[in-house]
Amino acid sequence: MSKRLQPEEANARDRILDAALEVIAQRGYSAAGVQEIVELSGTSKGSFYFHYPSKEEMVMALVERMSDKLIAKIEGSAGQQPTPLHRLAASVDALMATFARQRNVARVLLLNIIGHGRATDRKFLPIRERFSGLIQRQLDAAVEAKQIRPLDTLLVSQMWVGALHEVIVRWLLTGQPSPLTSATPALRAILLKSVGADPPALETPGVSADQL
Amino acid sequence: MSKRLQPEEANARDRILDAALEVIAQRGYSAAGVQEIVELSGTSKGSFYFHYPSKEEMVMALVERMSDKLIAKIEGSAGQQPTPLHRLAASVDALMATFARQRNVARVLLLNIIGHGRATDRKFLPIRERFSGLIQRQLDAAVEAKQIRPLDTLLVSQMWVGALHEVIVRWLLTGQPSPLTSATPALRAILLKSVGADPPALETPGVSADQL
Amino acid sequence: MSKRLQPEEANARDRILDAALEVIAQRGYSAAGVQEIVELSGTSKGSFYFHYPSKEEMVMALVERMSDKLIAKIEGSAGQQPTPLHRLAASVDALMATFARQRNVARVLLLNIIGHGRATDRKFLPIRERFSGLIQRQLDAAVEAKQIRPLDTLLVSQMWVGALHEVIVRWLLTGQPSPLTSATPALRAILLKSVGADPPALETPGVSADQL
Amino acid sequence: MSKRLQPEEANARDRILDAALEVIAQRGYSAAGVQEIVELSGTSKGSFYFHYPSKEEMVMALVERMSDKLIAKIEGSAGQQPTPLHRLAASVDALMATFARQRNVARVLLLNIIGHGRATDRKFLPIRERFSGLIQRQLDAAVEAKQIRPLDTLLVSQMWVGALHEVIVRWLLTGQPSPLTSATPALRAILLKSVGADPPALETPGVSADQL
DNA sequence: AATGAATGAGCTTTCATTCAT
DNA sequence: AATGAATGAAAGCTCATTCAT
Repeated sequence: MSKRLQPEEANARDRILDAALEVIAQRGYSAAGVQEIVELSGTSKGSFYFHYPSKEEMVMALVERMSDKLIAKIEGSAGQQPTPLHRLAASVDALMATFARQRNVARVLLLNIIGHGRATDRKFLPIRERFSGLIQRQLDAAVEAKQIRPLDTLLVSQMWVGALHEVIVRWLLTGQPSPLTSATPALRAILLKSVGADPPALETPGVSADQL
Repeated sequence: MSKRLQPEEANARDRILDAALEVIAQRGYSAAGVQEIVELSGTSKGSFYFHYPSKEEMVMALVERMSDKLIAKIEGSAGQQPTPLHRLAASVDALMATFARQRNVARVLLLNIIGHGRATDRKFLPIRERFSGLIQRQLDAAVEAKQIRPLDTLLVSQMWVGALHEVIVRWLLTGQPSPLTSATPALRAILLKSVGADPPALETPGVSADQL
Repeated sequence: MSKRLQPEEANARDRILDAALEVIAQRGYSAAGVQEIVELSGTSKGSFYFHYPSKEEMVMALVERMSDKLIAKIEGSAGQQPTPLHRLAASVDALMATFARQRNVARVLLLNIIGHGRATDRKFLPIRERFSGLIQRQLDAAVEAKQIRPLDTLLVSQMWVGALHEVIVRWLLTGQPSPLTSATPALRAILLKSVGADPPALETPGVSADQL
Repeated sequence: MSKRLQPEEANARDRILDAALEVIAQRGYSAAGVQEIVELSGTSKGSFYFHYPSKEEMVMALVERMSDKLIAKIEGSAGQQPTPLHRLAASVDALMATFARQRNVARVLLLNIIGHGRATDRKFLPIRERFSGLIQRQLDAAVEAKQIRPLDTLLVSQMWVGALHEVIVRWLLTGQPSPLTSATPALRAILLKSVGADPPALETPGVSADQL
């Protein structure tokens, strides 16, 4: 009854995105050739351009698919938490855990889809904003719940995203820390401290910090 | 005695780097053609390949030139400060101020030289590390001077660099905040708070926070 | 009893030809894609290749359909005339009038189906010859009826077709003369003069030149 | 001292045009691939696009080169004639003679550069107009010199060009008449007759009709 | 030191045609 | 009869790099 099919059984649209993820992660956006993508996907150039109007549009679709899944995972994880601050901590943890499990997704989302000209960069800006927007809303809620003092949540959300981004990129490039998630507790503590939230304040009966 | 020459008087090596900075900032690394660079520089393809063995090596030289200048500016600014914590604050301020004044440098250094394949990315890793290394040494000094409590300075330095990176990238893409430096005081305060340093602790006679 | 159907009611074979006429008139033979033709026709690629073995054969069918209708119109118009010379004049008039009314037909027949390689050009030669053959037979009849002196009717028929062709092509490309048919009397007079037939010689009781 | 070089010695720009003439004559405009042209020319794709910005621009250059030479030949031949009517006759003769000698030029100029979409067709319109304009000016001069009665010289010049065009195209496709120039005297006579000029009126001492 | 014409592998994209349904 | 996803050869074009001058 499983919906998880063997690659050969999945439809061409998805097989192409799967292959593109792999190839772009290895070679980067520009150097990822349509030829290599269709070879890996077991389809053909004709099929590629039947399903996507251009390489660029196909990458947009790939990035959106990845973002959707990642956002869903984060929101799913945060949704089970009792307070805004717990939700922030859970979001950080979920993001780290997800990227740690999916190096290629991290590679493409954090490393390979920027720096390809002003126009392309601006196209991906909304995706950046989805993540920082999610953090910002949680920060706003924490302020409203008086868990933290009022502050520039737009700026802070960008800083958090940037801090997470950099730590993960270093891991991608150097393999350190190993595993990536070993850095999560310290990272989470520093981020919370930056908004004046003492990590102990998070403790609630039945939810230890490690579980976040 | 001025070192600032008219473009036509500067030597070919530098004119090529100047032109490359401009072109890469506009088009991105991959789309920046050697043809356009040599046209803007007033030299020729032959000259380009006489001075640099490849486009990639030339970009390395450009990035190194930019990094050297930026590091020098930061260290120069930090060197005048009395304590490690003052030096950290001054470093952040100098970095923000310098990128705010040189959009193209920010664009290339932060946006356009990553994501072009595993090999290329690893080549630029040392440059990333120069910046976080600088911050880390200042953090270590602050710990040693007991201005802040012991913490994982490697991780924190990466987080700081990432936070700065993201704020500046957003500014490059959206123009907000305007001017970029208007965000500096809040940014500096949040970063210091993340390591448990109260901004008031920085105040010293003759050096107001605004001057940092 | 009407034979004129709504496009959706006509059969697929004809709907494809109708669409092809439109698309080839706009884009030219080579640039007219099968995809666009089937989209406009409301059919499908499969249907296209069920009814026609190839794009080329389908264009042949289109050209033949158009030629048949045009020849029929010309012969119908000429058939009502009393003498060979009248029939020649009527043929010229009918041809001009028909193309004036059907720009797309003129475009495809005169402009878009030649110049696509030796083989293709030769395929369309018989269609060219249908028109000049029709003129030639009328010229031969005029010679036999002693309305004009003996001459190289093969050559003259080609020249007439070429002259008409060029005038119509110019009109297609420039819109001049406007309307096309405003040139018909002068054109007819010059053609007749070229074979030594004074236009006044055409006058017969009950048939004024204007009616031709 | 000859300027005529072996193909290998000529410069790349011209070698490309020479090869393009050959390939387009065989295959037609659309089917003539840049690959085949550069192979025949002994150059490379890079060289092709170094010298011409696109295939279309290169064909424009080819057509202009051919037109220039043809117009020069016609005007040179006509310039030696005593009267406008003689110049008209000489122009017709020169055009027929030139195309008879250069089948490929005829093929490309008369057969292969039209019918490739509205935009392209309009681009070549000025070239059509160079030839009919030349004829029209000679007809105007003949009217002014009272060698022929006033008439619509614009229309007549188009008709002449069309008549010549068609005769030559038929020869290209069928090989008839053989040689092409065997049709010249009759053709010339019919054209002159179409404007009311008796061929005998052309006779001048020392210039027989055959020499025209 | 410098020039710029030349190279050719590689790029993204198109398109007539096929075929399982 | 009809569908439309799939194919893959070929298209026009780009570009880092080379080299005779």
